[in-house]
This record gives sequence, C-alpha cells and structure tokens, in this order.
Amino acid sequence: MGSVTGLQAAMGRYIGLEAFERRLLDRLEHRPVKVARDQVLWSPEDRVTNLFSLQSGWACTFRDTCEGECQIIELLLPGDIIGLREFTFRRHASQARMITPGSLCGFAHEVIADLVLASPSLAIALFAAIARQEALLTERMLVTLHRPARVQVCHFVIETFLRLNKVQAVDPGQMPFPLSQQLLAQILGQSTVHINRTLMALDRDGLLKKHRGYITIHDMRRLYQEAEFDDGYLSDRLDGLEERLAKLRMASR
Amino acid sequence: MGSVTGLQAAMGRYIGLEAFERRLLDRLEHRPVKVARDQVLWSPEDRVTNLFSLQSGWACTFRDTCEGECQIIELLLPGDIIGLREFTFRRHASQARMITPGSLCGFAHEVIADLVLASPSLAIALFAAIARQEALLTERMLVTLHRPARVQVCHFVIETFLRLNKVQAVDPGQMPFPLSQQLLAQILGQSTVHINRTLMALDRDGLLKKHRGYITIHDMRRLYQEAEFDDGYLSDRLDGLEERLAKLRMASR
DNA sequence: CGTACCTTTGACGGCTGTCAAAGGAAGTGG
DNA sequence: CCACTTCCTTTGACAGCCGTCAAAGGTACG
Repeated sequence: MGSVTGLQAAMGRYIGLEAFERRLLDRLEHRPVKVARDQVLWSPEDRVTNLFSLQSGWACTFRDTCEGECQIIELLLPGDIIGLREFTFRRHASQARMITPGSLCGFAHEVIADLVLASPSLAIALFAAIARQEALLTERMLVTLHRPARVQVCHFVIETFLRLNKVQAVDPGQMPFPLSQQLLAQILGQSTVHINRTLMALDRDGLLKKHRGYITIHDMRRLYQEAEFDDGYLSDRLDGLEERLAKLRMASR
Repeated sequence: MGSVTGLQAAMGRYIGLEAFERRLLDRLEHRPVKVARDQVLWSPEDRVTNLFSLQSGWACTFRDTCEGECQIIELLLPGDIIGLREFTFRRHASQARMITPGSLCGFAHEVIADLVLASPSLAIALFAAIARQEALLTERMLVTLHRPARVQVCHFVIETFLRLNKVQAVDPGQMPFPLSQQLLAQILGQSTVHINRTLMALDRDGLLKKHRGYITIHDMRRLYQEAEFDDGYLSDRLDGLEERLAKLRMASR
C-alpha cells in the first residue's frame, strides 16, 4: 500500500488508477529514503538521471542568477514529483534542494518511458502533473510582474494553503510554513528587506502573521480580496481526456 | 508529405520518427487553415477542445490582468504547438490570438490520448515539447525579475533569433520581427514607454535597431554579452530517454 | 554560552510606471 | 489621389515601489 503522499496519490489526483497501475507505482517507491534539511538532489550541469517522489518535507528547485542572487523556480510539497520540468533534458540547469528534512523516492528518468509504454493513462496523468506545475509558475510570474509585494505575499500564502490542503487538512490558524523570509523573498523575486516590511504590514493590518515554522491566517476573506485570488489554475479535473482513454483502452482489447 | 513547419518537424526535433508515426501526424494536419491577424483561437473560460499546429505566422497566448493590463505568456512561432499548456485543463485561463496572418491545423485535445496510445515515442516527444515551452517561460521569468529592461530586450531578441533559426535560416540583418513596441512590452511585462526608451538606447549604442516588421542586429557578440545569454535551455537533445524507448519497443515485439 | 542564522529598522537611490501630448506611418474610403 | 482614421512611436515631467547598504536585536542550536 502506498503512502498518502506517494506517487499513487500524485497520479490518482487526475485519473482513476487500475490495479496494475498501482502495482507499477508501488514498485517505484518501495523504499523511501530520509533526507536532511539542505540536502542537494542535483546541481546545475549534472546529467539528468533521476526523478523524485516527495513523500514528506518541503523542497525547491532554483537558479543562481548573477552576483549571488538566487531565484526559486518551484516549491515542492509532499505528494509532488521533483524533476518533471527537466527529465527530458540532458543536463540540469537548476539546483534542487530540500528546504526541510523529509523523505523521498528516487527513480531513473528512463522509467518514465516504461510508464508511458505500460499505461497511456499514466502518461496523461503525467501531462496533467507537468501542466499543473507550469500553471503555478505562470501565476507566480503574472503576480510578480504586475502586482506589488503585498499582493504577492497574500497570493502565495493562499496558494500554498490550498496546495497543502489537497494533501491533508490544514488549520488556517496553524498553517505549516517552514520558510524563512529570505526563502520567501527568493520565491517572489524580491529583496529580503522588502518582504520583511510587507510581512510587518500584513500583521499590523490583521491579515496574517508569520511565525517560525507556521503562519496564522487571521482573516481568510480579506486575504482572498487583497490577493485577487482565482483558484482555477489549481484544479485537478481532467474531463474528456480520461473518457477518451477509457474508450481507447476498451477498443484495444 | 508534411510541411517544413508541421507537426512532423515539431516532434521530429526530439526523436526519430517511424513511418507509422509520420502517417499519424500527417493525418492530423492534412488541411491547414488560413487565419487573419488578430484571429482569436480561444478565450478565457472557453471549454478546452482543440490544440493547434502553427504552420506559418506568429501567435501568442496571454492573460488580462486587472485594469486593462495584459501579459503575454507564450510567443508561438511557426512549428510550435499551441495549447500544450492547457490541454489537460477543463477550461482555458488564457486567450490565444494570432499576431500576424498565418495558417494552422486544429485537432481535438483527445487526439493526444490517441497519439500516446499509438506511440510512446510521440508521448515522450510531447513531454519534451512541453518542457521546452516551460523552459522559455522560466528564462523569461528569471530575466524579467532580476535584470533591467535593457538586458531583457537583448535576451528576448537573441532567444527569438535562435528559435526562428531552428525552423529556417535567419539573416541577423533582417530578422523577422512583427511585434509592435506595445506587444514587446506585454511580453516582458513592462510599460510601452519604457520599452521605447530602451530600444532607442540600444539603437544609439549600435546594438540593434527595430524597424517595422524586422530587426537589424548590428553587433551579435555584444548583444550576447549584454544579454548574459546562455542557450542551454533551447537544446532539443533528449539523450537516454529515446534509447530506452527503442529498447522497450524492441522488447515488446 | 557562543556562534550562526533570522528578523527588524533607517536612509538613500534608481529603475520603471503613469500621465500627457505630439508627430509619424499605414490603411481606408471617398 | 487625397482626406481621415487608427495605430505606432517618441518625448518630458513626476512619483513610487523596491533594491542596496548598514547595523542592531532576537532566536535556535551546538
């Protein structure tokens, strides 16, 4: 039986899994490995060899821009697959690192070819997973390019709240948030100093307060308003595609 | 026989195509349709029904942010597939529109399921195509968040030059560029006024000059320097994955 | 108990957005 | 062929969000 946050859950979000597909996925993650905070999963220029299924803990991929600046590209939460962006490339452009201690399962990138061959449904689910991660990136870009830091922070907190909620119910008063202000700045592409001022203001205005390790959301409604949040991009529904797959599968038997 | 910029070329960038795969793709684009400038391919909230293979002309997908602002998400050039980002979603979040007149082939999004079922190689090629489009987005985000407008413009011009060059040799002195300063601003997420000032400066400094419909690159070397350009993210090489597919294919016979 | 990391605050400067207006180029219709 | 509209480009003045630098206080961890 796979864990709640394993590949089965990651793929099962989008499609119904048949028994043989569950077995396939289970075999990939039979032995999760514990990893420490700041553990590096790959570095720039490394040959692409592995993907990872993140079972617990938070991780990120990032790029060093010039002069020591650093931009986080993806924030990976439990249940996410790490490396989907890059598995068709020869070498990594980014670095991947654990933000907290956690556990994960690695598997060779060629295994994707096996999965696609064994199950077109899983292939579609993988498309869906990539598209969701890309949608996160797109929303981030829209917000960072066009809205002030205050909106960016509100938006990111809601987004993270909803993402966490998909895996496990989250109390808005105690939302897990193991990110320093520096990391938050690197996610939003702003300076640590400015993020700090923004967080102070959000606390002063009674919207939310960031503590060490967690966030307290005081007023979810106003948070949505300030963030101008529209959650369409977080939808897991596939529609249409899955039906077509089912039909094709029947026909090919 | 498929056109130079059709699906065959789009997929053939990444993998070798077998005869039956060529036939599959050809059947999808037997009848290209001419479309006018500003032709809308889909709008926000539309049900996702189609993907398009762009045979000629330039297109884009974009989102209206608040207050009439508009951010272009993808710039699509001949040979690109339009809609890869969204085909696993139920409804579109963006709008897609032709920038110039052109021609394209539409096909139902469920056809992707057919392709995946018929050929795992094509599935991998589709992963590669999505990953390349996502890489473009990522680079854009890194540059827009951390570099001044001058670098952004240089970077974008080189990127576009290289993308065009993959489809057809481009003369740096007459590079096709049918984008107004307003569109360029919407791509880079900046104001038209500021883009104008930046272009004036680049012309004054002898780097490049934008005319109506084309750009003259005066000094490619300095352009690369100013853009701090690294072309790794434009690579089409797959490595490893294709070999694995070939082996699996053999084994399954 | 000390070191390292994280948070907080102030001063200052710059890149970029907004507003406004005018001149140019292209396309349309009479 | 010319008047007219529309879009595109250019320029100036001004303001504001945000980055940088610097320093101090707080908190966790060995």
